[in-house]
Amino acid sequence: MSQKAIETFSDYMNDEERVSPAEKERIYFEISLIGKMIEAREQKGLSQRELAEISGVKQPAIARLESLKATPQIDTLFKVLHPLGYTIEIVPLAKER
Amino acid sequence: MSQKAIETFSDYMNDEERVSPAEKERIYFEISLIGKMIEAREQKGLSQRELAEISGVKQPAIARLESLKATPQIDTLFKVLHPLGYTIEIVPLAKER
DNA sequence: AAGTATGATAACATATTCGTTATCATCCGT
DNA sequence: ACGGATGATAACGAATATGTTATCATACTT
Repeated sequence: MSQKAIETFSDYMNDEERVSPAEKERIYFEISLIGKMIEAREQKGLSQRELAEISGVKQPAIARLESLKATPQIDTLFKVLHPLGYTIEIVPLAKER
Repeated sequence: MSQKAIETFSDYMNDEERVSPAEKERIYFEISLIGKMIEAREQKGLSQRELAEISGVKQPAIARLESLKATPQIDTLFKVLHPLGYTIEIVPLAKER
């Protein structure tokens, strides 16, 4: 029997028929941003529950954000980042790393 | 007749009974962030309608954000900022200006 | 005066986030 | 094996953001 091809995430992301270049950039932006948020929490040695305590954002909400099941509002992101010692800034695209 | 005291924005913001220090910081953060968004649009010489065209975010939504009637989600903020040549970054609080 | 562009706003529907509470599977240490 | 901590998830309601369409007042230009 012929095996059905399993589509990879890359296959999907690189299909411009379904994911426009603008969408693609936004998706990678969000993944990178959330990744840094997770790193910041882990570097502080905090659990999701502990961060929930000091940030005011509930643990299920933090879990949803970290697993990319929701796109945060900027005030929520700020509430989570601030006790971790970080904030958000608008920067020129050229300065991107 | 005694005149009723009119409360100013500063009076309200500096009353820690109603606005906690954390809330205060968040509010000023949002005002500053949106201010930079407006500046970026105006520096490009774009109207809200033109920015709506190229960003995909509707003009009423942009007006609501710029007048602080709504707190954007990070994907909406990204959609608006990207065609203006800007993006968002997580930065340490110490680096804040 | 007439026409055009602008930002703001209204009203409503839809979509999404977040709170709340509870539970689950897994891992780790005892 | 037990208990504790962890991240993930479920279900539901409440709150909020955004889309959609239309309109308004104002400013500007001709």
